[in-house]
Amino acid sequence: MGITKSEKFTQEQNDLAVMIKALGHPARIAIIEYLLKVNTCICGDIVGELPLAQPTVSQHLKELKNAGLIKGSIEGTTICYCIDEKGIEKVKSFFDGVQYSLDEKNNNCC
Amino acid sequence: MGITKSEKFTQEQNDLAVMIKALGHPARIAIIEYLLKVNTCICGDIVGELPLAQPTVSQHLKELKNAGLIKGSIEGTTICYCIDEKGIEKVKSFFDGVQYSLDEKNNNCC
DNA sequence: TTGCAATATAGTAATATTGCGATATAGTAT
DNA sequence: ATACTATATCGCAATATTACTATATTGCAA
Repeated sequence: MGITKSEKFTQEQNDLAVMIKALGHPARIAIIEYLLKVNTCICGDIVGELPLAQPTVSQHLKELKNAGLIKGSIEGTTICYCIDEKGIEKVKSFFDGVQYSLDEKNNNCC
Repeated sequence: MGITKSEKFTQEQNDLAVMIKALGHPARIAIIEYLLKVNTCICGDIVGELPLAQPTVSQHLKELKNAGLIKGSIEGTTICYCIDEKGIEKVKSFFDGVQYSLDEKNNNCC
């Protein structure tokens, strides 16, 4: 079907999945990495940094924005995109929790 | 097209994307959370824990396994699934790096 | 052997994703 | 007003994903 049965899972699981899924594409990872690399977030050259056509990049940016991982504000002709720390924090805390649980129990049975 | 232009990105970006993408579904997050919750990893009841049909769960497990996030070994009639710490560590270190970069620069321009 | 329980695979339908060209929009400059 | 630049949106085609039913496989037990 291609449709996820979101109603069967908790809000938290769904929200987290949306954010994580947004990062599950090399282009979007590249975007995040680029935003981290440049020192200012006033950057109107993301398209030039990626090996994809402009509409495709725009689409990826939109997805990251929808997921709450980046923020974008209009800055004249260009657009200022930057990392949304809150979003990143949410995802990171999930993985921190996973790691913590793993450390708690030594799951060395396999 | 639905096809990702992997050849345009680095190996690292692609590998990471595959792993992260595998976690970008509530069912697969639920599986990971369940594996963390149970104290032993000899668990033949994952299907019963999820609100999805058995083949669907099997498919999700396969995807997590392919991504290197869980391991499964046959244990008679049942199968022992457990978290693959190496895989989790790879994903986690990416987010740790992101956080580190964010802390380095105070990107408060938006 | 036969039957059962647990899991996997095949096949399929519905929907989502990816990527692009064409076009629209908005701001800025001449 | 016109032209240019940057970004977004539309519409499409190709492929991927999700979920299911039906069926296969494997191991164990009676």
